[in-house]
Amino acid sequence: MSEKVSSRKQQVRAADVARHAGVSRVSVSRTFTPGASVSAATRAKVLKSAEILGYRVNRLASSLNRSESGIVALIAAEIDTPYRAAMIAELSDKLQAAGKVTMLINTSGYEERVKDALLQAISFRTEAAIILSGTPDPSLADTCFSNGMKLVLINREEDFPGSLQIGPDNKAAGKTALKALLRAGCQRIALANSGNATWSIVERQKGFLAAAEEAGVEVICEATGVTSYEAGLEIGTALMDREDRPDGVFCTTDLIACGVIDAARQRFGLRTPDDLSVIGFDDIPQAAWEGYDLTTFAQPMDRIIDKCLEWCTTEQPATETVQLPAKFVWRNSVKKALVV
Amino acid sequence: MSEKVSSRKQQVRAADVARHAGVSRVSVSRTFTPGASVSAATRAKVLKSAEILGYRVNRLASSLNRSESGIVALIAAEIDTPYRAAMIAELSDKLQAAGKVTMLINTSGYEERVKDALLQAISFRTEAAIILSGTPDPSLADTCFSNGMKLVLINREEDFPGSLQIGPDNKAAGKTALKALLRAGCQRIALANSGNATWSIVERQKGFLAAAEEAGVEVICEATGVTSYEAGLEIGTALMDREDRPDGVFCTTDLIACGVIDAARQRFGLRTPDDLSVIGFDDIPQAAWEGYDLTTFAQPMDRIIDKCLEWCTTEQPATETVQLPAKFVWRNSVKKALVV
DNA sequence: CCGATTTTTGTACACGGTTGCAATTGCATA
DNA sequence: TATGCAATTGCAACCGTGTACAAAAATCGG
Repeated sequence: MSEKVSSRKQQVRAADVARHAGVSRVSVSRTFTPGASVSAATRAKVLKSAEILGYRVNRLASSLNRSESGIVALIAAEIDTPYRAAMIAELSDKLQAAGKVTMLINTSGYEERVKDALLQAISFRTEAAIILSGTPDPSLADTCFSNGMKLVLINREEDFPGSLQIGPDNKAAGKTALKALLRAGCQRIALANSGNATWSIVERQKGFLAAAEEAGVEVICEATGVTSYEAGLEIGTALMDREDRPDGVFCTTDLIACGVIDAARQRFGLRTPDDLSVIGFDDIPQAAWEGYDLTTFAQPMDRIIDKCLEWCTTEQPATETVQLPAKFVWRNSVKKALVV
Repeated sequence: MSEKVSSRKQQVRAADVARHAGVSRVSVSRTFTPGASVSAATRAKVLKSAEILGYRVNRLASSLNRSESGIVALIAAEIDTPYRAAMIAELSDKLQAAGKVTMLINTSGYEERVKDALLQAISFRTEAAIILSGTPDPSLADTCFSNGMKLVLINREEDFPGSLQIGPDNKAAGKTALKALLRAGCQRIALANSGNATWSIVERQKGFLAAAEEAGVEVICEATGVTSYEAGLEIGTALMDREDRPDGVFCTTDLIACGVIDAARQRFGLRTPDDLSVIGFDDIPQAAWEGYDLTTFAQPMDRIIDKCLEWCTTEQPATETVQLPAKFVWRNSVKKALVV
């Protein structure tokens, strides 16, 4: 009565299968280990019993002495944002194809969470942690390494020896954007940026402004809020309200660009590209929607991910910083260049 | 020379900490086990050494004899779709808050992947699997249960004893949509649906059509493609091209609705709600964008997730089917009802 | 049919941690 | 100071699986 029922969850173990099949437990293990030596007869018996009992190798246990968990941590905030969601979709897909398993750690909210995320990844002996947003405490990186974990920072550059830092060439894209606006004949050029300056969008801004200075062009800068459509609306409204209303805007993000376009169209009756040329960045699905038809930069997502996986599966990868060119995607939010 | 260097990854173990702190390995374990009996002095020594060595409890190992992995699997396809991404963001956030860890399994692509996903979840002794898309083989459910795993199906109804099946009341929403269009004075009513009929959107369709029949209204049905903006464009174009061009459309998905609106606006010069009333479903962020301003149904996401977590953390939950009302979100894609 | 190989199987230990139990220590009380 | 009890500690066993090594069985050549 007072005897407590075992709270241990019932699990099917290799020993159960072995007993049922009349073989040793090791044979069960071998049956499920590729390349191990088992006779066809034994394997068949084991597979049959496993099927009947519903046995699956416990990878938590096997990870123990293999010291390869097969788990990769994806650390990201605002994962419901179009670009981020696409990145996670692609990453998880390719990871899976590579035989890895994705642990998703959401760090939206307080900044401290990036630290917790990494600690969690370490606890689960994740083979690698791919950080899409936020910057970890450098001291934590050592703990990662001392536990044999690899570290990838996407779209941010820090002083992180031992890690792979990869992303698009934001600066170059900023330059290209300015040139495109000039070539379109824009007279008053603006930059729409979000208020929370992450490394990548700051770089885009830097590239844009540097090119402007080089060309001797003044740039109207407007920045508020977090990177979002709503911020774009706000920024667009502010820009269109100006006396010297700009006729060409580079938005550091497609979401912002969509907001700017909508502000111009819905609130001021202005149309792209006739009244206003807009360039974005990320090439989110909405950029291709007919209501926006946004000229933008496509993140070299495939190449970033491929490089990521390759680096993560290298035995002892060296510190590396990689910048891949973003592809300029021409649509119709920028006035066609006049033929000279 | 020919001696192979141990390929075993270096990890910091409890034994290392114990040696460094001059205590037994058990004391280390107890230090990190809430409620275990350790003296303050020992705990302090252990914590200090752990800090220095960068030690973290190996949860793969501790899961073994605790038989609680703390991992929950999220099985979903098309996770870069706005609604799905939002769902995953919320779920992963709340799971984390509940002390659980999210394993994301992407099942985009071939259908068979749902099966593989579940098998993977079982392998990792996931405490629960939350299936957002696709339908698993019922026989697999037994294997899940026999390994002490819980099963949640979101937005799909199958004959799955032992699982929680939860989602919005799609049929009721369909009915509400029809009534709203009628009340707006629509004369020719259409239904825009995707070609790949998942349970939830079929239910919405059923509810809509049933209400139409009840009201004695004919409905133009148009369905193609997968659930996407592009399908919406196509459907919208087909609808607007008709002789009896509809003036009210219920789209089973916001993405489709956005496509329909854009087709009408960009390709036919028609405006919502003046020329066309449109109702969607999901309340994705884009529905609130000023270019769409879409009247739609908000998924009761928070309540779904809360129920999910509650059910998953119950010791022995009973089979349950829950339908929660979707909230009708009024915006401006439906003509205002005439005051009688 | 016999001995030499090769293949298959079983034993024992390891992986990193938790936990029941008994031994030890610390502390307060008589 | 001796005693009793509670708090701490350590030993040993266990979680479920993989693997080196040795033993056993199967295969092969002659």
